[in-house]
Formats: sequence, C-alpha cells, structure tokens
Amino acid sequence: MAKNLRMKAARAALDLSQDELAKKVKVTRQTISAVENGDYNPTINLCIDICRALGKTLDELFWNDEGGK
Amino acid sequence: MAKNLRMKAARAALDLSQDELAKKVKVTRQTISAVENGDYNPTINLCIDICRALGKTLDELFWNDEGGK
DNA sequence: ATTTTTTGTCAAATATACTTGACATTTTGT
DNA sequence: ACAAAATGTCAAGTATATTTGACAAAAAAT
Repeated sequence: MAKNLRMKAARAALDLSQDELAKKVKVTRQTISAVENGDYNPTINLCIDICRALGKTLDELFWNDEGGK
Repeated sequence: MAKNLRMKAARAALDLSQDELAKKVKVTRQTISAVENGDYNPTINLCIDICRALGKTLDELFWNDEGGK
C-alpha cells in the first residue's frame, strides 16, 4: 500500500507527534504510524476521527483521483 | 449508528440492487446492506470501492459536516 | 556528545469487519 | 392475488484491524 503523505503533512502542519494525534483520536501510536505508512486499511470511523483532529476532510486526506487500480 | 441515505440514493440513481453493487465491489450483499443501514464501520478501502462504483467521492457519501460529536 | 523525543517495527492477544448460508418480510411486476 | 426479486437480519465462522508491550534507530533538543 502507499504511504499517506497528505496525512503526515497535515499532522506536521499542526505540530503534532504521532503520539499526540493518537491520543486525540483515542487510538494507539502504532495505529497512527501504520495508517501513515499505508501498512493497512483503517476503518472509516478512524479516518473520520483523524480528519476532524487534523481539520481536513476525507477527500483531502484519503481520496485518490487517479483511477485507482 | 445512522443509516447512510446518501449511499442508498446514489445506488438507486444508478438502478442497482444491493446484490449488483455487492458484486461490483466484490463483497457480500449482507455487507452492503449493513453499510447502508449503518450497522457497522466499514474499512476505508471498501468505502472507496463503493464510491467508485457509484461515481461519488468519500465526502459525498461518507463525510458529515455537522460536527458529529 | 549525549540525553530526550519521535518514529518504525515485531510478536502475541483481542475486537471487530466481513463471509456463508439460511429464512422472513417487503417491494415490484404481472 | 400471486410470483419473483430485493432487502433485513441472525448465527457461526474466518480474516484482519487495533491493542499492548517492548526494543532499536532516527531526529530534535540541550
């Protein structure tokens, strides 16, 4: 899977560590790391919580135009 | 959880049954039903596949302004 | 240079998304 | 009214998201 650089950038823009974001979102640091590194397929509720914590929308952080595949 | 009426409407607009959408997305009819009825928390990849099959984006089908809690 | 914080990653356990099969109810078509 | 298609839902199983604990490497701070 591909890394989520947009998420990483949005987090950096707010000067949050993975651990701080994890706490806001009530999930583990490892989970945040895995999501950023594209190591798995998070649930949409987690994605939504991350978006809210970072002040972004789903399309901004998780949508890919570029016909998938 | 809340029903996903936008998804139901988008599917209806293309005149697809739950079963037909399920096949396009390579998931079970029960899973589509559960997602529409808000009975659970799908993975983002499933949401993305559903969006592509219905010609919508994540924000259009799964994002909620209304600071939902 | 050396602490301190942040991040990557691994293994084992737990929670939950998703499947399969089946039946009842609702909706649509004739 | 009847038959067929579409949907809701349940139980038991399988796959995988997420946790917990831990350690090493990289980056940032002093």
